[in-house]
Amino acid sequence: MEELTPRQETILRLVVREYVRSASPVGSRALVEAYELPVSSATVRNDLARLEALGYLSHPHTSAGRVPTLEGYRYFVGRLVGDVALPLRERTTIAHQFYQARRDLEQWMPLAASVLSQTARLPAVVTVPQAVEPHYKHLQLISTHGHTVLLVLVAHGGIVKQQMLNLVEPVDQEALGKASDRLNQLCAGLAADEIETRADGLPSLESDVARLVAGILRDAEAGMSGTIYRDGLTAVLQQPEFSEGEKAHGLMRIVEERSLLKGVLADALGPEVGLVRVLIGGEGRWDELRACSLVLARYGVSEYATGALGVVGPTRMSYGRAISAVRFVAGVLSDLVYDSYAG
Amino acid sequence: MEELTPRQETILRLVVREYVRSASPVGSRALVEAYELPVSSATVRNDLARLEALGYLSHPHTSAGRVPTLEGYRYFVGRLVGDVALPLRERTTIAHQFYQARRDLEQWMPLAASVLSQTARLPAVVTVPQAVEPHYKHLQLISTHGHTVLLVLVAHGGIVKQQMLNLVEPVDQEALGKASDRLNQLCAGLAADEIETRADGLPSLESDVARLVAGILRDAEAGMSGTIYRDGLTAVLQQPEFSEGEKAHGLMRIVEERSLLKGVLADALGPEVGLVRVLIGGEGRWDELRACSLVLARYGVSEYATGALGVVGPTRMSYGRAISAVRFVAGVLSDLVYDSYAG
DNA sequence: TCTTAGCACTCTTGACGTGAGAGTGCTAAG
DNA sequence: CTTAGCACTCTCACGTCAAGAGTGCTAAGA
Repeated sequence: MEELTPRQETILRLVVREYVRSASPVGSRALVEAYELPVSSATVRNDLARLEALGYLSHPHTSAGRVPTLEGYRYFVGRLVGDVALPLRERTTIAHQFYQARRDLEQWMPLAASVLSQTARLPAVVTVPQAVEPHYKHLQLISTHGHTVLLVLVAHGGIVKQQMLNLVEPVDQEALGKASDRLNQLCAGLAADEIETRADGLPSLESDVARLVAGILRDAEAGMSGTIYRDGLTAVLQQPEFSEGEKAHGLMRIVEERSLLKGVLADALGPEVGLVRVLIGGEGRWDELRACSLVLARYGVSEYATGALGVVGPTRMSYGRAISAVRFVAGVLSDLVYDSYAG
Repeated sequence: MEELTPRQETILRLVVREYVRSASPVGSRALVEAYELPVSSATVRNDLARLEALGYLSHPHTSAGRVPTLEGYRYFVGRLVGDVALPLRERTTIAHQFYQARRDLEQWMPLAASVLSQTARLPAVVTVPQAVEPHYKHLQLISTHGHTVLLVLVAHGGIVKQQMLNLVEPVDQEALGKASDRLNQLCAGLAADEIETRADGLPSLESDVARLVAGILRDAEAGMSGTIYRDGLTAVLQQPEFSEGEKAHGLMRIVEERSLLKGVLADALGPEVGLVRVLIGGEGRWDELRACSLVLARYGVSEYATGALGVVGPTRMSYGRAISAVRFVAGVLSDLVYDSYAG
């Protein structure tokens, strides 16, 4: 495949930009007029035909303008989006919002989703950071009533997990406290496997709790467990491509269906942090995403804990804005995770 | 306003049922044929005209069938929906799902939302139970690194809150443990106000933490803080009324916009548990809900902690199914809350 | 008094045809 | 390589028209 001439690249860029703006096929004359190109519409037509032959543009029908193909968007994203940074104003606003929130994952996650969706003007998803290999830090058993006990487990990096459990016979708070203390001494800093090995030698209560703790730590590791925060789902419903409802349904399904989303995130993102990945039209791997694009990134600290975040939208989206929003919010969250996990 | 004759009630019920099923205005002949009424279409027409005069039905245009008005739906819900219980099969499936889940709010809430939306076949929302007046139960301060400390607070009823905090100067784990112990002795069973009063006499670290704890307890009480779980947003997008996108946007906004939803829940539901409330077309109080209906209930234990749950849909929804689904899931959650909070 | 058959009337809906407009591709000249 | 000109194609908006659905009314029957 031959190179594009600089003018052809410009034209491709302008077609994408104009189509993203107007949502209707863009013609040669409109292009020349809107961007005051120094060539005539006939010249543009030749280039458009060339771009179409190369598979970057397509024709809804004979007498309509051009529309970018998936390949066209990919070329655009790969070589033509300028590396737009978020305006300083937006950056400080975002930073300020995080600064004001309580220092707590449960505050940060929905805030991140909200900020991301508002900045990108698209539906956003954020997953909770998952420890790469969570380690035991602290355990507390708290008697609530009768046989019921509340278990609160703190893992390294500030992950807090809680669970109710029923004992076969009541145990008083003092005994629970002793059991907690012993496990805390015995298991500090260990991962799930090691805790399980040591569980065997312990008295019944402690052994049960230890096994439970190992299970919780393993769950936390599995990655399939983390909550997903979403926001801005409505942001996209006014878009003309979703006027029919059928397409809207497709996009919503992606955002809503946990397993699908988890699968895509796991497949598309490697372990490295900070790299923004753009999936256009499912990339042939996901049929459900054929009409959508995703802009994703992993955030966090590679060796300790990472999560994923991103926006979902129609293929006709403002990739520049989406990419810079995702990159910036991922950076902010990475900093927050770093602060929490450094210990 | 006069009474409806029994036949008029039947006809109103059938119009609602048929319109909910077919989504298009229902005419006299169709009604007679579909339900094999023992009267002629002309008779039905007379009754339809009467129902229209009373404001229960309306006419999109001269030669179309009838459509229920908001008043019509209200009459239907108030007097004509049979008290349909969920089939045993569905009830056991639901109970089983809750039984299988881990005993933990973070598992129950999304499960409840998912189950509710699947049972009612509508978007569902569930709020976390909020303690009526949360009481201090247990505190743990855990050093992570340097100046940063993780605070884990357990309130009565199994509510666990966590927060990071920065100290002006580093404090080692031992000192943190001592501070936790002292506060645990001093504050056990107290509410926010009392904790704050006692904070004054304490050394700096403990005093600061106590004040923070009071703040967290107050936040937990405020009701505006609780997370909202949602599910099944896409369930409704195929419905013909949302083919245009504009209406879909309205409904989605209700489900997504925290403050709006919180406001409606707070206004519409009293403190009592278990009563199912049906809001049709915003009831004149909420303009945003003009095209929607909500079926809501409060669950939990009145004196200890309650949350809200419900489904949102177009006014043309299956109220019978929605009401029984909401009632049943509210019951299940109430039981779970009762088990957790009894201590 | 209530019910019903019959009928005229109204309004929507889809099909069809038409003209304007937009945009293309091609050709030939600069 | 660029550009003006032109024929060609296709959509879209508009108007017309007939079919169909459903109503309201009237008058007769139970």
